[in-house]
Amino acid sequence: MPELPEAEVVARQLREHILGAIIKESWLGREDIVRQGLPSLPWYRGARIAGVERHGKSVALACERGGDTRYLVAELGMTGLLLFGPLRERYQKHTHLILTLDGGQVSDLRYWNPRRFGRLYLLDKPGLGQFVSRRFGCDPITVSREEFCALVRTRRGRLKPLLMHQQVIAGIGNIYANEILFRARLHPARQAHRVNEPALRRLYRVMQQVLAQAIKDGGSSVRDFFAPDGSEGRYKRRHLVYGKDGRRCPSGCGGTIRRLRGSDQRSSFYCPVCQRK
DNA sequence: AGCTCTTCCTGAAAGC
DNA sequence: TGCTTTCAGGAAGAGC
Repeated sequence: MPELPEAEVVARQLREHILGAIIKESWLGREDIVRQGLPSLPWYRGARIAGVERHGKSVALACERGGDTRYLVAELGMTGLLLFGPLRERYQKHTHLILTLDGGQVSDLRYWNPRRFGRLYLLDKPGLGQFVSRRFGCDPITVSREEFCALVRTRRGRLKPLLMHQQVIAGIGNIYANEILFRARLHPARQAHRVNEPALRRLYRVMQQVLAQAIKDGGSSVRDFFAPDGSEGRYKRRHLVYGKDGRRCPSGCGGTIRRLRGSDQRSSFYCPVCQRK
C-alpha cells in the first residue's frame, strides 16, 4: 500500500516521464471517483503537465493552460496506482481515469484503484492550498529536528497513532510507522510527550533514514504496489517487523515479534523486549 | 485533545 | 469443489 516513499517514487517517475506532456484526452470510468471538481474535467484537455508534487501520500499534477494552473490530485489510498500506458493489459478492470498524453515518453497515464479508498480531486490553486493545509501536517523528509521534536513533545497521545496522523506528520502509514518505531526501540503505545530527549532524536534520525532508504529502494511492494513503469519496490526486503509476527526479533534479543491489534483495526508489529513501554 | 467506532470497497483467504 | 464469511487497510466523521 502506498505510503510516503511509494508516493515519492511515483512522483519522481512522473517527473521523469510525463513532465511537459500535453493532455490530449481524458477518459473517466466512473464519476464518483472524482470527489471534488468534476465539472472542471474538460478544462484539462490541452493542458500541459508543468509539475508534479507529492503531499503526504498523494500525488498532484500541476497542469497549465492559457496561463492558468489547475491540479489533479490522486489519493493513492490503499490500493491506488498511477500507471503508464504500456501496463494497460494487466490493469483493465478498476482503471478509473486515463489521460492520453502527447509529447511525453508514454502514451497515457492511468489511475487504477480496485478498492477505491482514495479518490481524485480537480482543484484550482486556492483549492489545492486549502486541500493541503487542511489535510497535511509537516513532511517528515523536510521537517527540521527541532520542529519535529517540539511537535512530539506537545502531544499526549500514543506514539504510533501520532506518527500516522496525517494532519500532524504527513505520509507515514502502518508499515513505516512500525519499522521506524522498532528501529528507534520505542513502544507503539508510548505516550509521545513522555519520550526523553535522546530517544526523541533517535526517532527523528531513524524516521529520516527509513524513509530515505525506502525511496532509494523504490518503496515497499506489499500486496501489489508498482511504480508507474511497473517496477516493484525493494524495501520489503528490509522490513524487520511488519508482517513478521511470531518470528524471532532480528536484533538478537531473543524476543518474538508480536502483533497487536489496535482499536483502530490496524496491526502493530513490535518486539516486546526491544520496545518497552 | 485524543480515543473509539463506523463507513467506504473489493479481492484474497479462510471456513464450512 | 463451491459457496459464504471474514479480513485487511487509510482516512474522514461522529460521538464521547
